[in-house]
Amino acid sequence: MKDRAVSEAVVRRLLKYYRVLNILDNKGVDRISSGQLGKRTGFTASQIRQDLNYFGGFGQQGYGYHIKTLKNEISSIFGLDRKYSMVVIGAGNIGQALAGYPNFSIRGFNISAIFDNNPAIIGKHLNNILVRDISELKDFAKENCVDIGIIATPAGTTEMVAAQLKEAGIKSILNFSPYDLFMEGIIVENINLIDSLYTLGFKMKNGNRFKKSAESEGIND
Amino acid sequence: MKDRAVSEAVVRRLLKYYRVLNILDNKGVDRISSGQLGKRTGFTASQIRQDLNYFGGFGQQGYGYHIKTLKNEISSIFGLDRKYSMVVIGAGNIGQALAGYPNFSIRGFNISAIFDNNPAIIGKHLNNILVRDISELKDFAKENCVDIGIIATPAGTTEMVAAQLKEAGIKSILNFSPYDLFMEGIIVENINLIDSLYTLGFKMKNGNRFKKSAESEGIND
DNA sequence: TAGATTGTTAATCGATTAACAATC
DNA sequence: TAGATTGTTAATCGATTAACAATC
Repeated sequence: MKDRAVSEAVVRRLLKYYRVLNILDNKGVDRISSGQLGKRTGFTASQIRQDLNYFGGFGQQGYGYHIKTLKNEISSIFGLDRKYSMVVIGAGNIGQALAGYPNFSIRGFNISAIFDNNPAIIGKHLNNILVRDISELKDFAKENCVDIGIIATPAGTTEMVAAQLKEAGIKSILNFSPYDLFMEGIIVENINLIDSLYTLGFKMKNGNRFKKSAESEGIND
Repeated sequence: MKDRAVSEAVVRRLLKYYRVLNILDNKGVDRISSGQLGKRTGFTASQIRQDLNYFGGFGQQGYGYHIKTLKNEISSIFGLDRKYSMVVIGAGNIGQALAGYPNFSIRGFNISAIFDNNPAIIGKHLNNILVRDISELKDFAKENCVDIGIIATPAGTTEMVAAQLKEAGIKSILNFSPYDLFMEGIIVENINLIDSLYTLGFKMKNGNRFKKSAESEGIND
């Protein structure tokens, strides 16, 4: 039951469950059944039970799931019960936007520094975060136990920047360049905005041919 | 063979094929087999032939695929042989970054206006794009045949903004808020940065348990 | 022609759904 | 206890891979 490998799909669904659990918990709701959670998220009750049982039996027959408990279990599975230190590489448009984006630090993902190679901006602050010289990356990462590097540099620099992040001992990368990055020995999430626009283009032209995935009755409120 | 519904996975793979084809075309390469394309993208030759045959028989036995032809076919499938007009809602950090992001307009996705409700910023220009009052959205969208609305507003406004975009006759939405949007009658792509960070968290903690998907030997250069 | 490689059908694999005994 | 709902196994469905005749 436990310790089986899980797919990307399972991970994404767990995050949806987690979001619903938080909303309900904030509303003071105590318990939920897989059926109710299914209605909220658009997945089947059966799939939800399967997903949760990759990690453990968090429910109780006849009762369902205790929301606070399940929330904490998922939180712990994802490692959300701690803080993460991040650095942004590239103090351009995207780097600046991320520095000012409040939703990261709220959730414990803090940007501790921004790095660039442009002397005109090095030494300045963006939203109280110092812009440092890229040459200081390695020392800074070691001293500050940086977990995540965010790549927000112009096209053509991605591989080189990724190599520097790996060299600095950073464990994972959030990559915003429209270049699909794969690198041995470091975890990568690619956020490819161009692909997202192209996908919209596809759906606008081929809407009818597209296999819809689960749609909830609204998991937010 | 044709007209079958395709899954999100197929769409994402087609985009990878398209990227490789562009690179090879720029290098002056004429033809490629499904086997070679497989090596470049990390998918099996069989899967590539299956994917392409959802849309038509673009290859030739004994030869493979003519790169320019296949590139144009995919381009046409995705509707990339035309320009798109986009508006950004929200002139905050993300909105500003998008306005200055060169990779959209290069590929024919142009931001024609930014909308906000803050009088302090309405009337200003961001990267030569005028910030307009949100109340002008509907008229502007109709007059300028806006295709895509990008939501870059603070948390809590997403549903309302999406409704306004739909009301303005806009066909699709790129949503940057950490709120999963579903809305009848309008196409939505959610870019959930929080989910991406959480997924990194999961992989850092459970790396070994994660089912890896196809990794190429490097599709870029 | 012979070799290569497609398009397509059949086989396999994995993921989702259904069923149900266990039990709170 | 009776009803509800889990955890888990079995059945189904869909997607990926393999095989191969067609043919350039």
